[in-house]
Amino acid sequence: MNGSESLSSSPGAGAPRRSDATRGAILAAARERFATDGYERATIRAIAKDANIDPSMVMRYYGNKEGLFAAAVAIDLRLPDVSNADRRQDAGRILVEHFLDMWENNEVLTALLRVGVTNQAGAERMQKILREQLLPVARQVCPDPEQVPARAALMASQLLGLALTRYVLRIPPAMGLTRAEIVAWLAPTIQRYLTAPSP
Amino acid sequence: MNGSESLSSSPGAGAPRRSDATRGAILAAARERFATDGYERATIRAIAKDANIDPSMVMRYYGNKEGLFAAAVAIDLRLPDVSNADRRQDAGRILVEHFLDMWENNEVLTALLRVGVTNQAGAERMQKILREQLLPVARQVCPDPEQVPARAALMASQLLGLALTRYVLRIPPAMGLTRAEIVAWLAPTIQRYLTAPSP
DNA sequence: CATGTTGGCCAACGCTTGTTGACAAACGTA
DNA sequence: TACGTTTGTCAACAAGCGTTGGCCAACATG
Repeated sequence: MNGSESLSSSPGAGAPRRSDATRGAILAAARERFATDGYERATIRAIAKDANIDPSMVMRYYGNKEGLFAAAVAIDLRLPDVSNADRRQDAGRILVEHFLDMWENNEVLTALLRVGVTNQAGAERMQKILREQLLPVARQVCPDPEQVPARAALMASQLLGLALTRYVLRIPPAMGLTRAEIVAWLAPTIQRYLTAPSP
Repeated sequence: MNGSESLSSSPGAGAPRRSDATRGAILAAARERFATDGYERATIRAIAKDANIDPSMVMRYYGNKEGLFAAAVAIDLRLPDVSNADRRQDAGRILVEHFLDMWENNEVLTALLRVGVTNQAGAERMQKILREQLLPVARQVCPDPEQVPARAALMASQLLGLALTRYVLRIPPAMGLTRAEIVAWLAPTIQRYLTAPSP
């Protein structure tokens, strides 16, 4: 249910082309296929068919399959700022709620996780996103800079684990949890991983 | 059709066959390939090459690729009993330590997770294992039977999340955590998911 | 209008995949 | 020894893959 493209977002996006609609259709179809099928089973032919164009168009606009994937999974997590004192003690809840919003409205994340598990390039892209976007958040909250990577990794393990069981493996009891339950259970965990004294 | 007892080490296995060595080599190669490559990229040809036999042997002994996968990922988590009172309050630590032992010595688990993410049959097998093996453990510890599935799902989200970041995605800071650190951080989380009053 | 550029389809290529069937050697047994 | 079964190799199949290049219509510009 997401129509937002990354076109208008980047400044100096260049002159609009007549083929922008097609390019967008390809990206949308690619995101959906990568999210549901993973890298290998999301074939260019299937993506092209979804976008109602010829497979060769994909090659023309994105070079090859890897290029298409790279273009399809560019994402900004838009993680909230939790640096000031009163939000810092609420960081766990704020981050869990934000993650739920993100995962439920953006299939790029599912695509990224699904591909990252079986594809080296996907795994590296995932690492990059975590390093550039999640790590700074941990740095805002965590007192000792030396512990930031470890604490960010712990946070990632719980948040990605939830996404894995709920949105990828689709384990029934994980899908049955309500949003409120997830926040109530996970927020203290994240809060502890970020701010509790090292055990 | 043959009788289909699979492993020689299994008690009460059928008559030992001359081909048991080959069957074992195929299974070992399959486990390794599935664990590192996932379902689609683990080709029968590559597995056969690793096992030093012809691809057609794989078909003869395991029917097709799905049958091979099913045979390769049969696993017993051997989860410890935590039902008696004094172990119940230590369940978090005991389970985390057991999971680390399992993941570090058994590539079947990595194969299972990697395949479960992109393959429907793999995901269902994973669900079955969690339902039949992890759920009973939660039942031993958790007071209210009605909350057992939810609490087991929470436990699975944290344990699988750790495995995902550490053994599958291989995120550096997650790999850098020592065993002691992981136990110290995760044991209280698991303990809380299992025994804390519903928040 | 003439011309160059862009968007799109089509047919094909080289390759890899899972899978099959024919056939030869090794073996157990009568 | 003779014979049926098991274990293994080899060559091939049909299907699907990513990818390429040729061709034509639609557009933009002089």
